[in-house]
Amino acid sequence: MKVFIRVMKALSDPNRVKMMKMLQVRPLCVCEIKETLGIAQSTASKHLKILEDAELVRSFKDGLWVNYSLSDGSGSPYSASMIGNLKHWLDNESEILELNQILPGIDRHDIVGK
Amino acid sequence: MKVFIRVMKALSDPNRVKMMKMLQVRPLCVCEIKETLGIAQSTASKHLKILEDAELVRSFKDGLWVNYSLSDGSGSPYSASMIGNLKHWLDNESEILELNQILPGIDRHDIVGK
DNA sequence: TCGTTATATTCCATTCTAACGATATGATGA
DNA sequence: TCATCATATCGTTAGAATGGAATATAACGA
Repeated sequence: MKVFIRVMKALSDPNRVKMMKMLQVRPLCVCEIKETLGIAQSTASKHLKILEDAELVRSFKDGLWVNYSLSDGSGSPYSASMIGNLKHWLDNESEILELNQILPGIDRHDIVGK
Repeated sequence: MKVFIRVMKALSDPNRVKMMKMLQVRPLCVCEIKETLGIAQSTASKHLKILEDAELVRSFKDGLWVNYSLSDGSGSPYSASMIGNLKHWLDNESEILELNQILPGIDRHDIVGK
């Protein structure tokens, strides 16, 4: 039950759902995610930790950057199912369409400040 | 997005998930649910409203009683999917097994006072 | 109409969540 | 070794969620 609740809670926040949809496009570092969503770096990092604890995303380091990508779903049937469903859910929502417009213009090398 | 979040939030609470699993067995009134879960009547009523707002359950009156049952899923693809998945999820969790033991002995006519 | 019963709603206290800024950690390159 | 950059963690605060007791509402029967 705890595992299921953890997945549901992870997907109960708009910013985290947006992150899942962004990661369907391509793996992203924290700074690209915070930039696209317009949130603080610490906020982005914490959200990603919650998604990772729910086994919805995974991360691997690349030098200074930490790349996040969708999990392969091996963590739990709940995460696997939600990862799969989210691939065809929400695509026509204005908030997601907007992300998909911003995302191509986002590049980690162009991100200025902290 | 709002609809999706509403469904996820509704399923982010253990008591509400337990209610969903109980309603897989049979329709139940509020008093049977509060009795099985050992929670206050107002708490049960409130949780059921949240599930109903997410279109995961529906209710119909039968005299003084209000019977709650699983929704048919026509509300949204998210509720439909989760209702379907929950039918085969969590069955082996101790918390759910326990419910299934208590539930057959619960009868609205035997429930004493508030 | 009045009392009873089941449910919904309100009120309040407590706990959880999300946000940001500030700071700590860890890796890179000079 | 030191400065820098990306990320993680900590501290704090405002708002949301949860729970129960008390009260309001609605339906039934006498």
